[in-house]
Amino acid sequence: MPQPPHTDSPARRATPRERARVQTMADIVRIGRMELAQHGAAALSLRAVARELGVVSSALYRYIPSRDALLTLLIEDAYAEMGAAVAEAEAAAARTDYRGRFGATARGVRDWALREPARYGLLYGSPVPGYAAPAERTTEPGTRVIRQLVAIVTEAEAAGAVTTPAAPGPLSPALRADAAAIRAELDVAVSDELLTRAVLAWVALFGAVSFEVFGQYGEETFAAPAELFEHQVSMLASLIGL
Amino acid sequence: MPQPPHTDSPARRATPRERARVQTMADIVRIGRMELAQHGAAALSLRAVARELGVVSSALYRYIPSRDALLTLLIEDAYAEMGAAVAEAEAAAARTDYRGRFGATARGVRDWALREPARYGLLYGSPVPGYAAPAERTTEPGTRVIRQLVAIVTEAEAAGAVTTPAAPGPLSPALRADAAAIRAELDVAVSDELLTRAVLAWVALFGAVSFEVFGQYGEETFAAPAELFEHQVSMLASLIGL
DNA sequence: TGTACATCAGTGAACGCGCGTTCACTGATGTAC
DNA sequence: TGTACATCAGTGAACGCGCGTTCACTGATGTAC
Repeated sequence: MPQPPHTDSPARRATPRERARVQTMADIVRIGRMELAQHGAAALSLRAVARELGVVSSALYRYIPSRDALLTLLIEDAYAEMGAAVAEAEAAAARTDYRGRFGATARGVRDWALREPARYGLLYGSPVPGYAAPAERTTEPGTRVIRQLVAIVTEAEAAGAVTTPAAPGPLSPALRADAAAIRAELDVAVSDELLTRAVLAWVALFGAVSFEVFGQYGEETFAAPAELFEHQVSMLASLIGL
Repeated sequence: MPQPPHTDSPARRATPRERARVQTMADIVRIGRMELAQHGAAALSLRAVARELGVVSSALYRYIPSRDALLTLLIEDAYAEMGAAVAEAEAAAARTDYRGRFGATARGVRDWALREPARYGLLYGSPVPGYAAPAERTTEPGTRVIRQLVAIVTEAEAAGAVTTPAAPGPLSPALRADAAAIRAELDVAVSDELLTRAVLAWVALFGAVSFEVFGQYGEETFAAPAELFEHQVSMLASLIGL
């Protein structure tokens, strides 16, 4: 493995060759995004990316070691873009408007998913056959939305702004243990009950978005999908107690 | 198009050739199921099915007109099997135990999905690239679960067994119109509010199942996924008011 | 500053593979008289 | 019951396609002295 020279002096000017490499790498991801949007993850083809890039297919191997590596890159890219969009949406709400922050987060997810259905499908749809995402690179970015939700409910609880509905039953010891593990991992102080409800809101949110993006609602059943979603978000916010 | 002879006398004995055809057709679906389970929908290959069937690939065209037709067949097959499993699970609960019927339905979905992850992904995951399911053949079977849920809440409401939580806000006119259309299509008498909550429970249920089947929870986050699901189902039942 | 060498991006040919679908054919099965 | 013909399942070869990946190569760019 040849190392790039002088990595210890980051301030020096990049050579034209280095700048070209960065640019090409970015082009590959950009083209990959477009291919993904047009043909879906299972049909992602290195040769198609190379064609679009205006280069012979073998040239791509100077940049990525395999097709799977490109898929991984695109998954990271999609998580990053979606995470940024959702964080930005949430940041626009007043800090103490917890219900508003929850709604903004949910709307951020839906808006991005409708804008980028194929990339959403790559992240939240059926797994790509023959491809297993490397956990160490895709697990963390996959938790950004739930992290954001947990942050909201934690702050709301600390502020006394949560009125959790009566629980249908006590949490089992196993669930409390899981909750404790998550709390430790995310480094937050939130009650088991509220955390469990936040998780339900999280899966329900993605269920609603997936049904809409993947066409499970049927073609003409819901004439007003945006309003339906708003109402669902509203019910979920109440479920959490915001 | 040659017609099978004597279709007006259905009671006559089937010829060996006819019986062989029915058998082969069933074999094709059975093998298609296995291929689906092993390699996923996008990788479903007519040639692989033919190989497994012990026949040359072109022979399949005596039975199905194209690969897409086989996919459609397998989608119908999967919906039918899942619908049957869910209906059977629900039928085991006492008729007036509405909460139990809801839970049995939810468990039925989850159990089938975990048993048949690839086929579940075919129905509820990202769309197969290049394939569009013919609506007239896949829409109706895709509504069986929500039909069952709506039947449960309708009966519960009629029996006065529903205590709907306070709504977070009134339903918009557009949503009421959608609810009315669904009510007409399913031919049931159920309130707008309850129907809307049933739809939320429906999408939340599939959100939870999809996260578990597609691995969105992460590898080790939830040590007790079955208990988590049970608790979620319980919260959803309360959300509906059962 | 100039020169010799090393590094690297991109080429083009090739390998081996699997795919969906068409088509003329053969031989067995079924039907009409 | 026997015979002539029609129907049909399955064959095997072929078409044209696209794929991921390897490899020896060329020529431009960068680096050390």
